[in-house]
Amino acid sequence: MAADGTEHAGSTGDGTVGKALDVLDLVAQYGRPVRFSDLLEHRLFPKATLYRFLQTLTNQGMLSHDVQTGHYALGVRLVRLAHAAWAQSSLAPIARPFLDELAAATGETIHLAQMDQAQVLYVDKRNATRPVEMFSQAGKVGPAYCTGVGKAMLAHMPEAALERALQRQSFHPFTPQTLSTRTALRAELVTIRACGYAFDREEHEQGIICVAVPILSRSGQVMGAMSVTSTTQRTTLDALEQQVGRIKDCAAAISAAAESWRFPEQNQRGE
Amino acid sequence: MAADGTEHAGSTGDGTVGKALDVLDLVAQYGRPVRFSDLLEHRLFPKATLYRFLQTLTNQGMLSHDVQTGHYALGVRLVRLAHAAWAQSSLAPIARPFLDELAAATGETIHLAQMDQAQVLYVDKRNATRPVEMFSQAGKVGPAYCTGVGKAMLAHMPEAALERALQRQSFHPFTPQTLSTRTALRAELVTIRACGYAFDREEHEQGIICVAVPILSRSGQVMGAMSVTSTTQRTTLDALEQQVGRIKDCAAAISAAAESWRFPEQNQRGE
DNA sequence: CCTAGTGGTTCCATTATGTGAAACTAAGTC
DNA sequence: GACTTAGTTTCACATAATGGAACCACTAGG
Repeated sequence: MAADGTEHAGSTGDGTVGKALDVLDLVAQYGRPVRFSDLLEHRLFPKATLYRFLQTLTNQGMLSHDVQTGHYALGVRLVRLAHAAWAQSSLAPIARPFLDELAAATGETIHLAQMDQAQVLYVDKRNATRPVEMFSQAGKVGPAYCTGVGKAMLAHMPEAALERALQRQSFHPFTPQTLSTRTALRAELVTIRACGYAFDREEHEQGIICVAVPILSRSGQVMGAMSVTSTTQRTTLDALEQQVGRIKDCAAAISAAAESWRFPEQNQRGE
Repeated sequence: MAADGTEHAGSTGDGTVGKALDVLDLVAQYGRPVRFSDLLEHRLFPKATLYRFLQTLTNQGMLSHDVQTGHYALGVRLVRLAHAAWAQSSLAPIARPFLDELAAATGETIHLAQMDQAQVLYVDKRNATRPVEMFSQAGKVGPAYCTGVGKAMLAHMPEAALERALQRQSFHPFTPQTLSTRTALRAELVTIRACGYAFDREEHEQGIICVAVPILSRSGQVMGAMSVTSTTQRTTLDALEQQVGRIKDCAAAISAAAESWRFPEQNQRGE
């Protein structure tokens, strides 16, 4: 699972396969179907090469190609694969009952997230009874340095992985409250590590606050994080802090469930 | 979009990329993390080759590798990609409001599906009582020859693509009502094509019935299908048939929305 | 302590594969 | 009818994939 140091070059890394996947990412980047020449403009590959990749990927069902308009889009095969990925690799299916319970208990929005390429990937979500429209859904990604779940995970990562992850944060100041320097973030991570939970003080979106806790394996590895999110109109950080105990319990329960799921019947050996 | 004849060899097709994706599929096949030697047993590739693929894919975040146990699983990068795929390539985001409306009006379960490799891929669902949960349901695949949506789509495919798709149906008799021969199915497809909607008469699951209509582009291409599903205890085929008009309207509305979506206003770059 | 067996990783000569400049075709412009 | 623009095909060349075999790290069993 290695929720921490997932390497993955990003820029053209290993071999032909890596390049092909870069093309896939490129298509994903656009939120809409793209033309050949749109992709070509990125100067990632010469014409012929790009063309061949698009053909191969289309052939494989990873892309779809509308012959009418000549547009390429991500293929449905990905949806199928992702369903399997979601089911077998993410915490979501394990965490589901616990999230349900927490959602019912708190009545707020719950997020479950994991790290992916130094970003936060939301893998599940429970809507508040009074739903709030906001940036998140399963599969969506968000920044790590200015979200509760992101900071909770960063705070509990080993130094090497953390450094690599920090390198890749944009520190874009979404709001006046956004921590926009490496040092400011590092300082807060120390506090978070100490107390075991993280706040989002409207750092990503004005009016949106949350409290998040990491989900750690028995060996202390970061597996993911979960948060209870609300708005400044509805509640306060102090009120959210009250919930921390309950949330931590929930995280612990998920961790335990994950642990036993990973070693179904093996004799467990302490490190 | 070519919702019909999505080729995609399945067995090792084009180049290195195709092979790598086969490995991915292989991992997906197991519902659980797998060891190197499990995969090796399939004799798809020699040891060294498989090893290299696994390394590359892990590197790329398409697989995750638990160093403790040596298990491989599908990587979270897939979930991210799929989110994009779901959003940009499936009918789901376009159809969403229409499905909501239909769900409210009928009070029954609604499915939205597309073809993927001669199988039915569910891309969205409305559960009368419960709210939507994305990947938990969306992303599942099912057989084409014995589901309402499957038959609705098959019935409206061009002959060449249909033949190819039929070739790949298993015709496993799930229930006594399952159409279990090519000819029986072909006969029904003619009827379906004529009237524009398809029934599932407990052909896939005992007690589960549905009525489905295809979603066709203006040019008559199959883009997907949708169905209203219920149980024999709750309703009858005749009662479902009453709804056909409404469902067809809904399908037409989705088609129209999709059409205008495909030729969007240019120039808008996210992030 | 040695030997055999299992499961995973690395080497490296061979050659298949991918590469990309350039030529080509098909549609639009002006 | 000359002139872009957008996509497709070719082909000599070199890179990158291949896979048999050797190699390690363990574990078991004699």
